[in-house]
Amino acid sequence: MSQLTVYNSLTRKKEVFKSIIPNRAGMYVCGPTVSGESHLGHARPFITFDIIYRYLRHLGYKVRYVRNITDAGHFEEEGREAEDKISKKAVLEKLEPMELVQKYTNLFHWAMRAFNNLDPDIEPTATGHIVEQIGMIEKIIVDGYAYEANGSVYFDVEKYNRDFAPKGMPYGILSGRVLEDMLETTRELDNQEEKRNKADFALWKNAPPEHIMRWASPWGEGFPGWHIECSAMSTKYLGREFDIHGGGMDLQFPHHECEIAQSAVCNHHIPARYWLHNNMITINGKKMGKSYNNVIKLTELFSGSHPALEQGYSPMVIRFFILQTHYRSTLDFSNEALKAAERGLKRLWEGYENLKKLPDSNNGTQAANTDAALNEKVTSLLAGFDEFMDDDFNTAKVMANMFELVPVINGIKDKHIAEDALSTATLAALKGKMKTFMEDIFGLMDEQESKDGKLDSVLQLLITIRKDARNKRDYITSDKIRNELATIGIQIKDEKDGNMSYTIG
RNA sequence: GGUCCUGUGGCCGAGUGACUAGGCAGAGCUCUGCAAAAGCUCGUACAGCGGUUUGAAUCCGCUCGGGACCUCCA
Repeated sequence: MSQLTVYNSLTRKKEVFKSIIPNRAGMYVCGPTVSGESHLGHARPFITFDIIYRYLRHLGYKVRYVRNITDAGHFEEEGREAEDKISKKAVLEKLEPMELVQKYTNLFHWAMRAFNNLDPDIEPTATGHIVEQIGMIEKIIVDGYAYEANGSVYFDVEKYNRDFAPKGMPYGILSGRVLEDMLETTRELDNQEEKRNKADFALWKNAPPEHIMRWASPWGEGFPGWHIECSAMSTKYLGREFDIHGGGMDLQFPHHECEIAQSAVCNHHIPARYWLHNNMITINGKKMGKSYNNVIKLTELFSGSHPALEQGYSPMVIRFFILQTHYRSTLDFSNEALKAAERGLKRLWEGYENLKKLPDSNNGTQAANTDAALNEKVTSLLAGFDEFMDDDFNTAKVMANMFELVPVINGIKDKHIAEDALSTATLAALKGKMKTFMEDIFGLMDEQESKDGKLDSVLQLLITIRKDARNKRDYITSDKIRNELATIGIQIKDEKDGNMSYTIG
């Protein structure tokens, strides 16, 4: 039995995963900012960490998965005037800030469900933890690592680094930056007067009079800086030190770096042992992101209503698409790639459906035709499932093995391969493992419209009529049924034994 | 400018120094009334140049190309 190894951004190498408390794991993943609709790029971390969550559970860990909702606007600090994304948008859309936040939270949850992502165990909101954030800021001030200026509070990065670098927690430990270098880089930043040092970051921001989202604090009315919410909420729900902290690579700096500094002051620990970062989704080689104006929203992606899309792509196709690549590689979006994923998923899922229909045992004709080489091949492909997942969640390699099993399954179904070529035990292992990995770990599911009920009865009737027609060599009628159904999007498949099946969509 | 990543067959992509991942598309064949589906077979790719090595897509150097972060960002 191999051990789970994960690539830790903190140490920049793969390490054996060992949880702080045996058989329990705490995982914090940075969630969405609900000031707008999620796009394809956002889907990646949530699907990636859903797989990680599912796999840890599969390994027997009792996992506490915390994923926050950022519903208190944080600054766009490059702006001349500090502005709050959520407040600004709320004014634009003529909504109460919380109304706006609710709208996009609901939409986010809808998308997560469509992707078949499991719900996190705790999904805390920034606005629900103002008290904790203020408490943490106060502690940082008392310890001397933050200062107040005009109703705002800033973290003193230079002082922090001076004191914590000797303790093995320099500012830049996660992103591999050297503070001195950062201070040297000449970069024009506005709104810097209040900061003692340009590397300092806001813990609390004074709210100008017109600002709608505001809370009372020891420093006047204002709202929290972005980084502090994750520190406050991860500490509250996972403790001073927990196992996994996840998010997109673009959060590594400054967001996660700042979290480490804040938590180090308050908790004397780097908050998480393992820092996992997923890579970006690109489009035409460029990162998909608001600033590049190249995002495809999830609603657009599903429906196909975006100029860059030739068609809509279902949530499962997106999920499959993401799983086909290792999470630390960039993944380039294109219609060709998505269409290939769509067909690939169809083939894989149908193979899996066929597997489920194979009889469990071969009527006691034990070992008559058992093909030793084939059994071995199947067993070894199945063993690869665990091996590859243990190697930093290499879903792409698991997927490749699954695809290698498909011809075996279809071969048995179509009788190219003897029914009893696989031993009862191997077949059982195949069925069990495929179910576990396809459904429980990869979270794939059937998106076809229900085969139950009246639609199925109607289709079975059409199939019966078509069979009769074929038996009578009335190919005009049989082809008409097949072709008309195809137009509607229902595919009739003639099978070896004269049976017919159908797939929708 | 600083730090780092990356360049694989028509396309997408995995790759731990020797054992030619996988998917999509394409070609041929089998099955089939026809078609689809399915099965079988086929394509020997690793940006370029040099080096290390018995052996390099994989390690090192240089060149060229692409990208990320350094500012909000998944």
